[in-house]
Amino acid sequence: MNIGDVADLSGLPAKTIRYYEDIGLVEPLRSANGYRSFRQSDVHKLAFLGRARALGFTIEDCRSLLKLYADTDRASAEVKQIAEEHLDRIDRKIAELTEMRATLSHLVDACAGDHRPDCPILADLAMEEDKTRTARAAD
Amino acid sequence: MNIGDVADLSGLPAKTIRYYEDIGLVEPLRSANGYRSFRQSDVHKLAFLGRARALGFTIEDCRSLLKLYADTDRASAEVKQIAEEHLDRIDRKIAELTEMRATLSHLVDACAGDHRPDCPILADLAMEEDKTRTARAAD
DNA sequence: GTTGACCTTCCAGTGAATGGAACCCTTATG
DNA sequence: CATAAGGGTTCCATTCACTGGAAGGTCAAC
Repeated sequence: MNIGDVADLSGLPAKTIRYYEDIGLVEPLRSANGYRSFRQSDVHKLAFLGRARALGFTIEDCRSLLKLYADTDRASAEVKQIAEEHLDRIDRKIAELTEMRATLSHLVDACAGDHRPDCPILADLAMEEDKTRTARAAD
Repeated sequence: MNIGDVADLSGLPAKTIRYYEDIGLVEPLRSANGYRSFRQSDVHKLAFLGRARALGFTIEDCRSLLKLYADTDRASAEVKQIAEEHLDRIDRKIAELTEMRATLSHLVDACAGDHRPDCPILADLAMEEDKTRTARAAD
C-alpha cells in the first residue's frame, strides 16, 4: 500500500507517517520505484499510534507502548505504569488550566469591555494596587 | 539594574529576559561595559509579562496587551476580547484533556497491572475487537 | 594576580509535527 | 509523442517559548 492509502486508513497525514518512519516508529518496505510500501501490520501500528497520540501519550510513550504491545511476555503492570504517569500529567495540566481559567474568567467578568480605557485585566497584570483587586491578592 | 537583579525581582530567568529583549518585548538600555541596564519601567514590564504568561497568554497576546497597557486611549473592549479568546482556548484545552482523562482512567482502572500480559489499555490502542470493549465503541 | 560571580553573544536543541521547494513516477488523454 | 494531473520522493525551514551550553569579557574582593 502507498502512503496515501495508509493516510486515509489510519487517519494520519502522510507527512506525519513519514515523520514516524524518520524517528523509527514504523519501517515500511520500499517498492522498486522508491515508494514506501506499507504492510497490513504497518497500517495497524500507525492506527495504534494515532490512538495513543489522541490520548495524549508522548512519542516516547508510544514507542514504549508499541514495544510492550509486540512483547507477548510483557507484564500489564508496565503498560499501566506508563498510563498512570500520563494520567498524572493530564491531571496536573488540567489543574493548571483550571486555575488559569478561574483567574481569567474572574478578570473578564470584571471588565466592562467598552470604549473606556479602564480595565481590571490590565490592572491585574500590571499589579496596580487598586480598588479592583482580585483573587490575586492570595499570591 | 543588571539582569540578575531583574531576574530576582521579576521571577523570570535571565535567559528568558534576554529572549524577551530579542523578540522586542523589552528594550533595556546598555551600560558602558555592554551590560543591559534595566529601568524601573522595564522591571515593571517584565513582571507584567511574567503574570500574563502565567495566565497562559501567548507571547503575541502579551505583545498586544503591553501595547494596550501603554495606550491610555485604549478601549477595554480590546483587552477583553484578547482575554475572552484566550479563555476559549483554555476551555477547549480543558475539554480535550478531560476527555482524554476519562478514557484513560477508564482503561487504567480496567488494567490488572500485574505480571500477566493481558492488558485492556493495549487492547484498546490496538482496537482489538474484544470482550474488553470500552467507551471507544462510540467512535 | 587570581578567583568567582557576574555578564556577553551565538548556536543548538526541545516536541511533534507542518509547509514548501524541487524533483521523480504513473496513468490517462489529445 | 507530449503533456497534464495526481500520486510519490527528499531535504530544509518553521512553529512556540524557551533552555542549555560553549567561549569569552567584566568586576569586586582578597
